[in-house]
Amino acid sequence: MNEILPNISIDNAIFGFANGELKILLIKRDKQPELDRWSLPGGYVYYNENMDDASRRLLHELTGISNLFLSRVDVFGDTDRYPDRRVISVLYCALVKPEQFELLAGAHAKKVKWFEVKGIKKLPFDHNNMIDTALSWLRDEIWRKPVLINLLPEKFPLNQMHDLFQAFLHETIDNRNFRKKVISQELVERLNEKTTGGKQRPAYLYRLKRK
Amino acid sequence: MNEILPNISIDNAIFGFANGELKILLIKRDKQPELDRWSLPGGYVYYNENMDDASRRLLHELTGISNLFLSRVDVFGDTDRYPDRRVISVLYCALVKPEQFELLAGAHAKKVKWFEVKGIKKLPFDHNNMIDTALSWLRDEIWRKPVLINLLPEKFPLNQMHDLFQAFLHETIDNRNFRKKVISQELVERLNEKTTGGKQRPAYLYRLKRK
DNA sequence: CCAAAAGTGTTCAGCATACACCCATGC
DNA sequence: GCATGGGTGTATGCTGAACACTTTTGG
Repeated sequence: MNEILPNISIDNAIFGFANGELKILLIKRDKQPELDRWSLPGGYVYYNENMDDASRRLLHELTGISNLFLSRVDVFGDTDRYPDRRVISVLYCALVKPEQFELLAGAHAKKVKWFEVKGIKKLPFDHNNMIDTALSWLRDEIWRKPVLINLLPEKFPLNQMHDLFQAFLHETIDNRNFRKKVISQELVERLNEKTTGGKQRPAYLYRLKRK
Repeated sequence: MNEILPNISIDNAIFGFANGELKILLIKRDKQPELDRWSLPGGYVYYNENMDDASRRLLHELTGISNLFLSRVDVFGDTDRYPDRRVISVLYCALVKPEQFELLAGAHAKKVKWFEVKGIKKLPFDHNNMIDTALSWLRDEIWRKPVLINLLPEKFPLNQMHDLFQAFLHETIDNRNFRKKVISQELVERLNEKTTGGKQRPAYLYRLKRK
């Protein structure tokens, strides 16, 4: 049977990051409640579907985005968080390059669009709270888990990763200490390849470990 | 309406600790599936009931225990974790004195009993995994949250807390460093009272901060 | 040989650990 | 006055932060 579970939902907080700007992906709802309002892309879980799979499927259905590294963040279970009936929601998040995906409003989404995170207005349900929670989770886990994996190519020089960290965390990080830290914590591993075609000294390429 | 949500459950991992022995509270199930097997006390959430309230109510109904400091640990959502139908479960845990409570097998529990954690056999569902998860969560959070609150009286001398930490973590902890740590991290606050009636020097009493 | 980015090592400070003695009371 | 548990301060090592110069390539 492929029914949905009526009391369990998934919400996805997908952050887009480019040129130091942090955006959040919202869809315009095509159904009640909160018809026509912008909200996080989410929905219900199928009976035979794991949470992780549901998160992935819903994101693809609603926005056209697929093949992401998504992380489970938390569960939101207040009795009044959803007006129509009791629904608890599991929150997932990811960090991506906005220009990398062609957005396609799918089933139950009239539109899909990136919004700047600062300046976000009140969203339906507890979605503002979810965005805050996901963002602080990301800033916290960035040193432990490969949450930047969607923002980097498979192989990259360490300085590219360094630039990303600094931009995302809004702070300058000493380059030597950065290298020592990500290597000693085994966030990355060095490959036996170097960049070519650059106009300067070639750099070793690294790869994120999925852990 | 006071129906249950059929696809969301709560499980409680209640650890009993006394004389250096760690026990886990199990009930003997009085219904299918897994009739007559020992498992964690858990059950379903009511439509209008918050997760925290549900955890508390179920624990009381099944075992007679009430008025505990319970913490949410994690969510278990695999499609095959429960045989009859799809159920995701939210895990709560607590640490108590086993002798403090009179165990009363209530609705849906034929018996309630403490079992030594080491030597626990295979339990139904993913309950072994839940016990492991809860235990490492506790050992991790013990320095940050008042998880020992159910094991201590409201006011206690620091050495009593020190003994508890050592026993629970199976390690000796320097007394001076212990005092410095729990005070600087604001886990406890000192009262203007001292023990009386002891046969030695009176000790200052402390209280856990709920944070 | 010059420009541009890559790569590397050492010093310093702050925090957690190790450790031993004096104190207050009851008997 | 002595036995019992209560209470405190200092020296040390380690980890994380600050900091500047040399290396390699392309043009």
